[in-house]
Amino acid sequence: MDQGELAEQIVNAFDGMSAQIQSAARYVLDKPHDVALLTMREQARQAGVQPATMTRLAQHLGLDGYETVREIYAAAIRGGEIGFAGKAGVQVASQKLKGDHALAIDILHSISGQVAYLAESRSIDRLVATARALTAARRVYCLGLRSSHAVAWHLHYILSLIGEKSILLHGIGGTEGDALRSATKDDVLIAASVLPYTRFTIELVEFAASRGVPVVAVTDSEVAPLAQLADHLVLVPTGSPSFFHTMTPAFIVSEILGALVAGQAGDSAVEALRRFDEQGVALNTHLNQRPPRKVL
Amino acid sequence: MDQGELAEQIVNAFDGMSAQIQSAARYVLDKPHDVALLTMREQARQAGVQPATMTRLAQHLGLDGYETVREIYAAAIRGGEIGFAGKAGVQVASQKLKGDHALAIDILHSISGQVAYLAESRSIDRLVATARALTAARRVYCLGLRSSHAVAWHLHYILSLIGEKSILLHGIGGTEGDALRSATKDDVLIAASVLPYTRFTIELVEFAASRGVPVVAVTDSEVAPLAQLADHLVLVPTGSPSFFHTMTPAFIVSEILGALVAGQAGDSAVEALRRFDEQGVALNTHLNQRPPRKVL
DNA sequence: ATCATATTGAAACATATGTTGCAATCCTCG
DNA sequence: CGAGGATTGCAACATATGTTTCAATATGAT
Repeated sequence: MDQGELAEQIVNAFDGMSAQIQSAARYVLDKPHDVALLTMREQARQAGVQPATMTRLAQHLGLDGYETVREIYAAAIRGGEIGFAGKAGVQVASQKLKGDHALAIDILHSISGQVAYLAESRSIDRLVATARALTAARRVYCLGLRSSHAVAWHLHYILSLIGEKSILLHGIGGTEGDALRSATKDDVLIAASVLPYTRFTIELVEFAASRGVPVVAVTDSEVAPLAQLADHLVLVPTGSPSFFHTMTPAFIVSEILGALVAGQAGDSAVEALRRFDEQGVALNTHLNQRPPRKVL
Repeated sequence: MDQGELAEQIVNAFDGMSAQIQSAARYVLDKPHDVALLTMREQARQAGVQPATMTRLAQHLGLDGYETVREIYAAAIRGGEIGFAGKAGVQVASQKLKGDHALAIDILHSISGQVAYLAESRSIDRLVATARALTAARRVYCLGLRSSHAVAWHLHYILSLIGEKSILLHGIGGTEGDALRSATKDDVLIAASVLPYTRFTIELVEFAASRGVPVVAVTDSEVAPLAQLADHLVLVPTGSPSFFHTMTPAFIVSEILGALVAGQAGDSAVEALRRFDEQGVALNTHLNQRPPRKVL
């Protein structure tokens, strides 16, 4: 039995419980983090019930004792089930896995794990190395077609705020690749592509690589077509419970790279942002209204 | 003392430890999840040392005993420090908070919390309600300028895979809003905008709202300009340790909405995907190469 | 109102836990 | 080689933990 099933079982059995046991049950549902991490006696105190009541709750659910409950919750935390959103388990249980809600939570859960993947040493090291390469480059060409378009565009937008060296390879009228003509070994081409790999992306990267332009690849496998052409490789997971692969990790990578390059650029980035603000004011791009105070 | 400091202290003191204590220390650093959740004896077994060695490690660090170590790690888990990426604590500690690495991890940590926010009941309910509205609409107009462009574009792309009813409001030659002319009360305009709010986005939404077109707003506050015009409101956090606000939560929203609408559309979505595949094959859009086997 | 049943509270219980003391062993330096 | 000191393994220890028992109380049906 896993923690989700147990939470669901508690919700189902809730009506048949005595008042004290309901108090204990409510505590377990409300504080999933604490079940495994606090002693039973402490939980009983917080829930306002006798220690024995926690044991009785467990027995009411058909388990040996509360220790079993704690083991189930401990396994969930160690496996990453709880922690991204303790409430999610209850949500799933209390909504009886109703289709849409369950799918949304599944997707978020999956993304949560992918964020954790990006936080691993190896991923971070690669991001930092990549950012250094972008900072050192004379110009940065950003490429991403189809599902990767948002990633490339967003990175280009952030880079454009802190300097003028980013060029987005976008095509209106079939001119996607034209700007690459003037790329040299002092520049960098950063390309995003995940399964199913868009042919034209690969071809453009191959062209650039053959011309000696350093390549940064944001892709989904060590053995993806781009990976073999790349000088720097950033791996992004794309698995999703949905019909559509997720581009969120790649999107996050674009934001992190933007932030790192900004940090490394230092004063020149600050100066560029100042000019950006000036232009915004002059053209009245943004609402001049100060943001209303956030409501709590 | 929090868990991050303790991990750092362990790394610093590591060289001065005896072999057995180093084994224990390595275990603590490698398995932060388990420190608070397994008994000390079990951890000792897994680390291949005597139970007493765990206590000696704690004393070597100037603490009362291993129970104190467990408490520190338990507090970290309950507070959400560990769990998004157990390794992150070590990463920070062992890299001595070196600028770039620390920033990257901060950003990921922040995003992790925002994902949790999206998983809360209220957010999920709003997403599901919004998806229903999109499904029911005759046409969906997607709008997002500047930093919100990637969000709007991505949602449009996903919707375009599963049907033909999505229209992206993009402007080449200053025609961003023209398509809105034919929008009616049977359609939906979904607009993304976060601080600093782009004037033109708000103006287009005001125009549509005045014409009776239902509005979905993806924005950052209950009192944002779009929020007051919207029939459905999806709130996305945007705070970031970086100089640039994050669009990741909004991006995730676009993916979730796409997935939900696809699910609700049912067979028609399947049919649309089939036609999409056909076209892809005919035009040789993607590499026909089957993806190489993943390496482990 | 009364009895049967279920629930609750308090204390006693067995046990697994983290710790400590001590002897055996392994290094290190003269 | 051998003494001094640190390290390690083992077993005993005190204790806090989860559980159980039992009496007191509340609840509900007749």
